[in-house]
Amino acid sequence: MAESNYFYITTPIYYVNDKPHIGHAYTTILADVLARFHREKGDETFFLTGVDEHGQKVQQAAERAGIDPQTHCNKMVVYFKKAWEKLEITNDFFIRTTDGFHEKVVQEVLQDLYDKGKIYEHEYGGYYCVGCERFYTTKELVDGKCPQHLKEPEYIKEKNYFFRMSKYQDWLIEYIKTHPEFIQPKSRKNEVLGFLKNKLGDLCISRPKLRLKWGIELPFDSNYVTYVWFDALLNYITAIGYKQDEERFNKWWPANYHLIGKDIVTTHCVYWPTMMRAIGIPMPKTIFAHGWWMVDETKMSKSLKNIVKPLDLIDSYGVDSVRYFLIREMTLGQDSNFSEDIFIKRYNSELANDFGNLVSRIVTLIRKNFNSVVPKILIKGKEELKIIDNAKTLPEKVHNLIDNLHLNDAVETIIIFIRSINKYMELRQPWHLVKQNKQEAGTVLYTAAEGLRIAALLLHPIMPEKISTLLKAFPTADNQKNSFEWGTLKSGEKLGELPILFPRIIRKIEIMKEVENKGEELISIDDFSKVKLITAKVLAAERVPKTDKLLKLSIDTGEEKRQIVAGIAQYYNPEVLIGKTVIIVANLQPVKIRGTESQGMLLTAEKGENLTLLTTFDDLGPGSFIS
RNA sequence: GGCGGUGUAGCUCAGCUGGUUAGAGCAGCGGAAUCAUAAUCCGCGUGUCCGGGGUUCGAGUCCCUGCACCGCUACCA
Repeated sequence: MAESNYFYITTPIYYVNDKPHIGHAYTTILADVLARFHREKGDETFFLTGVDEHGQKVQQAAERAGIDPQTHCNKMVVYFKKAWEKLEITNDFFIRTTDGFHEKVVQEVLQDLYDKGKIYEHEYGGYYCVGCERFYTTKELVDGKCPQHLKEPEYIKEKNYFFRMSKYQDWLIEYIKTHPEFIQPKSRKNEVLGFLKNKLGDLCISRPKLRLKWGIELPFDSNYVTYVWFDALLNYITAIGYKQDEERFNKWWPANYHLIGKDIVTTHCVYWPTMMRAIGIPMPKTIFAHGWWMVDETKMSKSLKNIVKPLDLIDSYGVDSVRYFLIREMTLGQDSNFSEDIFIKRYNSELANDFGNLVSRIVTLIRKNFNSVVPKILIKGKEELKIIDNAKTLPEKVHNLIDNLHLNDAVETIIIFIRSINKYMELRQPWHLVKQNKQEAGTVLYTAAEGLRIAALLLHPIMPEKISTLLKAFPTADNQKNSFEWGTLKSGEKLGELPILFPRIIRKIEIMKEVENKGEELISIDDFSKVKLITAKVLAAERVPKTDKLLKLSIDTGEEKRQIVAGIAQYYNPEVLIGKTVIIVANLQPVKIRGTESQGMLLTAEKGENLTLLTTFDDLGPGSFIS
């Protein structure tokens, strides 16, 4: 597929009344990742985001706050700008619908369409419910009342301006059908086509100032402002110079992607295309609607309370890992689940274990054995060639996936390659090899490091901060910092220092938390009697191999011999325990601890760093009951 | 109600135009290893591929039907 040299991508402009939540953050990060990919590929890129500032809700919120709407917007817009800064968003412009140039162009477009008869005025009467701020048809009313508020609506006669949207219905259906990439994913395309099976009406694009003042005034009737969506959608072209700078406009338009959430499909796939058609500009290449993040099985929404604030996530886990998770976890177009649990699993297994740990082992081996100097690659064996081959084809594979918006697959492809380097290390064992054949060990480490560099570079658009840190440590020629060419890593030069990039997230022990939360709880004698405590004699004791804390005890309970694993190796040498009487929980469910079955639990007393085993005052022999 | 979609291992999902013993990651179990963030590597899955019919030499993959869930839209064709 031939790529254009220009890449223009947009997010919706967010309604300024909301505070940024994961929904906004996701779309914006997605756009950012795509924009960065294209920039790094060499495409000239323009990435637009911004806010929608007009409309009823803003007006009302300002009234409540006792300030004018513009001041209110100025205050609110900061939340978005700050959030995007924190999320490392690299938008090229941030549009506000109150920007002077935008308002001016919107008015010009309105005038233009009006002059050409594509906007007409029409007076009609209707039942208007003040609560809903909308008209109802008689059919929609229940017993003559608004079904929402159960109040009788007012009948008002009103003149309004309409955009002849209906005229474009057949054209739009045809266009969507002949341009399969126009609306994606396919399911949304079907949805729109389904919507278009119904007769499309004309779109009311005016609001009388009596009801709404905060908007862009109609140039041909100062008693009205324009409908927010008509105003908002035009941001995609006003921001790149439409009717201001034709050259700039033509450079970027048509857009490659309008990214949207699935909640605004109709406005973007029906209203906007018909508007563009009427205005006489070509259609954007693709309008892509992504799904929702579900939190605990509930839809994320502005009106619900279960909002995971992106800024909170970042504070706990870092921007880059959150960006990684969002891109990695969601199959674009579908809904995905979010929870801290899922996040931690993904983070630990892919970022900490697979990727971060690989970085550590390579860097440490080069530091210890080659004094941090990147070794030379000498004789390439079969295994080396495999890695090199894969490293060479990886960038193209990944770029293709990204061009098709298969971002999660793209990331997975990179991770699979990273895993293959771990396998390669295991196979070639440079930590042994270095003792017998240092040059060969060098070859292995170079191969691993260079493969890692290429993989990391591909992840840069997703995790700009961490990957930059990583890449800075890898010596390359200055003009080749971003090269996917195999061999860019310079032998003979020093590797920089690297911190642990993705420290493993250690989970709090849930049980401990539960106990803390419960506080002091009184139990009955029955509860206590459920625990069968008996004395036992230690017959043998030994350390569990390869552990620091565990002892394996063989004990006599009077009736039988049992094996118990206890975490007391730091307090007792095994020998001293033999022959001692201990107290055990005898009816505990057996568990395997480090592969060794434990059939009970020793009682100990613990204070600070000290620990002592419990025993009996007099010895009654093993198997005595404790109550 | 109409239109569209989904239903595959404990969990999240992949399986293109029908074709060898249905796959991946995570979790779990066993082992190897110790360069590394107790990370890594190897091995281990008898799953009614939602149910029921059918087409076919052959169906998770096509057709019909039933059920469950989701999305859009709506009581109008």
